[in-house]
Amino acid sequence: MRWNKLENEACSVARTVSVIGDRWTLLILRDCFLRVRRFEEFQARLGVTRPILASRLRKLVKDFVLAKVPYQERPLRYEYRLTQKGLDLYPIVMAIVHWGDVHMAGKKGRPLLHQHVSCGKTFDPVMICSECGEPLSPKQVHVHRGPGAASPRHMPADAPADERKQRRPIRSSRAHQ
Amino acid sequence: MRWNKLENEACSVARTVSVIGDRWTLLILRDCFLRVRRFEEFQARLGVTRPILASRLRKLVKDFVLAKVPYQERPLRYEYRLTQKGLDLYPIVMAIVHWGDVHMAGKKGRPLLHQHVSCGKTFDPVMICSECGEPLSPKQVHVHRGPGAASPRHMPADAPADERKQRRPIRSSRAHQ
DNA sequence: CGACTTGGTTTTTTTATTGAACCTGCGTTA
DNA sequence: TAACGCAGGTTCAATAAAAAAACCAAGTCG
Repeated sequence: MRWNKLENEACSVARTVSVIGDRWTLLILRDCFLRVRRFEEFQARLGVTRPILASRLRKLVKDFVLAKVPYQERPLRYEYRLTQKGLDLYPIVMAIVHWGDVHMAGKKGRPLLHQHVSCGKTFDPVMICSECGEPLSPKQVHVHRGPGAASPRHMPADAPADERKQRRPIRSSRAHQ
Repeated sequence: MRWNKLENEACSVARTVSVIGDRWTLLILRDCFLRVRRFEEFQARLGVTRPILASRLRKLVKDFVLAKVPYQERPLRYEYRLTQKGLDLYPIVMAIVHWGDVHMAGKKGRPLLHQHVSCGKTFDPVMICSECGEPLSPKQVHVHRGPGAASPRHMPADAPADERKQRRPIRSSRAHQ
């Protein structure tokens, strides 16, 4: 499958991945949230090659995640700033940071601490249900077809699990653990 | 920079990206949360080539995100199941889904709806501060060096924005170094 | 004038991905 | 018993993408 077909899939993960699903892009966005804005600064901090950086920034601008705004004239120079669409990626970045803090931190602990200005405390991000406020766990969530789902007969990539065909029963001695 | 160096960076984003920062990997994980578990089923749903699928599954198992468990003997066959470490990726996946729902949905609306079993309602995921419960916004968060930060003189990739050198005011032609 | 800065592009080499075919162990059917 | 099918891969040639290094251009500085 080609990547330009991804954004046409009837799946929000596929569509999002078509925009940010690239290693360098995610690292660029991390730096954006740390107030990095200029080509040379991205390049120095990330250690990415210049052609790749240029191509990723170009794509993020095309997708309206970053905006290229002039910060001086003569010589005319631009910096890259998060748009609202880009700022909305914050939960994704924070979720990634938090998973890394929990599962990938070295013995010395996490590299960064996050302080919530409103309450003053060092915090972790927690994902909750918008309706009842309880923290989310995968087993507490059921998935249903939405209005933008692909047509049912195709068994599309984002069809809910409970509409797919029955799995063969487990016959192993070491089944379900 | 090579990807095997990423996991050694003093940055939780870089470390997480070294595990899941690949387009196919993210789509595989999406399907894992939809209860897909077998090679053939991943392959049919994703349209990924078999060598890539095999290499990604192998890496996810190596990183303890998935576990390869037998579901039958004679012939011995395995399926791939999320470990706890893998289940903990749920907020990342949900954040990705939600951004796609908001910013990439077509006219017909979102492809999938999520129902919270505990409260019964269709919901959106919301990321809040673990300490005060308020929704997070990037401007309400300050970043500080944690115990696992790299040494300060190197100006590491995850040094907090407010410890880096002051940006030069607009209209200057020679930026800081 | 000549050097330097920012923000790139070009070119060559190396690496990763695709697409198609093939392999293995075992069970099933004729 | 042979032939076929299935799940879960591996192998191989062709193609695409990324890395590394050099180059370019507009403009300013000394």
